[in-house]
Amino acid sequence: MPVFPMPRAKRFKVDRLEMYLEDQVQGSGPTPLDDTLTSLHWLQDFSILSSDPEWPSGPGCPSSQEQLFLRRLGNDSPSSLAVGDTAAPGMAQYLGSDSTVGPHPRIQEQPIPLVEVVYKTDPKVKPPCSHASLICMAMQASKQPKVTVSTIFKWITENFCYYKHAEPSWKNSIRQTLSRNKCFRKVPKQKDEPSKGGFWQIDSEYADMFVNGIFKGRTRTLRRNNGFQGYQDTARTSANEDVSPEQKPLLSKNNRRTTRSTKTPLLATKPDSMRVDILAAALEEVLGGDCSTLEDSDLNAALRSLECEMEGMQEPIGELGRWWGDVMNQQLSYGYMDLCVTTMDGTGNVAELQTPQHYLYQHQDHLNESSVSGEGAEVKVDTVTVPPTLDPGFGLSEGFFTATCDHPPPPTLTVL
DNA sequence: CGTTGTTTATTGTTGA
DNA sequence: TCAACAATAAACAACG
Repeated sequence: MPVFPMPRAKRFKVDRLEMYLEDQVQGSGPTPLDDTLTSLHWLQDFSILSSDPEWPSGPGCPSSQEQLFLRRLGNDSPSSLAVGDTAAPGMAQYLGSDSTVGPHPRIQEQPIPLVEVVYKTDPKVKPPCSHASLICMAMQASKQPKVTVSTIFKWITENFCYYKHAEPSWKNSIRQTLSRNKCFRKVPKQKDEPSKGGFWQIDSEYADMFVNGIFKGRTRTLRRNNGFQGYQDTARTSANEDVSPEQKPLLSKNNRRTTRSTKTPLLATKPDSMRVDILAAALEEVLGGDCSTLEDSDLNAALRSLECEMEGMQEPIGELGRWWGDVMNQQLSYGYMDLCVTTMDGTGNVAELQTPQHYLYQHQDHLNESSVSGEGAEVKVDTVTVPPTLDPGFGLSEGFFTATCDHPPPPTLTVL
């Protein structure tokens, strides 16, 4: 049973609100909710979703962040207006504003500002995927059998605003990844090909290391031979201090730095939002974000995942992200929203979610109260009924997840 | 000279 | 806790 220490919850909540307000002041905050910014048409040509929604678990598999990220990429988000599609750009979005299907009466309705994560337009949001994944995506997006490094750079900067404004050292990392990772193969340039450098492509032998563009390989993917030593933890195994100067010529010769400056503060400073993504991924499955997984068994798995991830979270659910279902025109499409804060108190209140739009909660007041009292909060997912029945023919089209929905019954999620 | 590609070192993260 | 991996930084050579 996950227990969230409330003082930390309070602190987290305050931090998130400050971040939100800061973003608003700086003009980079809640992105105007128009399709140009919220939709992921930019990845329209990017086929990434597999028909198998389940990723393998364990080492060598995409992280939860990457999985969620992948889902985001794989789902068009024209319906990123969270509730009712009524807000004009710039307007605050509030959860629970749909008067037709209100939240459970025992849930206190609270306005919850929404903050979007838009990788293409927000320079502060670093995509939670590895460089190998970025390379793979760029390669797939190019639709060419081989691409140049500059093409990869161009695609990344065009599609991830973070890298457009980041220190150029990331390019070095990309090049290094290309060189070191044997999943990528260098293709010599022909004489009549003008560009500098060679081409790169995904080695067919290792193509299965990429699941929908997300690199899932780890242990067996590195060029450990061929003189490459980069991934050997020489610094730890030999502790460097114990290594003679002859054994560490670069250190002695160049007097390299001994401390590492983190120039990518985003991940370092926003771990909470990232971790919340994990929960979002689970909730997404529970509530229909990824309807392809909503069979009973998978639902249970999703719930277990949810419980598991929440147990792993030291912080409360400071922010929840999910794909909102849009049942318009019997099409399910999804847009991502980050929701600010909520958690459950330990009062035994039951929150029954009646639609995908009415999602978990609302207990900011309880959060505050608990914060004062220092009591822990417990969250228990009790019962769930399966959300929309999907046409088994739902499928993938140009990398987008669409699902026909003949009769979308209201999903219910009871939270104790 | 800028780009490309390789290599080494260091530090942070993650999973067993 | 530790090993493996990812990310970052830097140096350097080759090339156009």
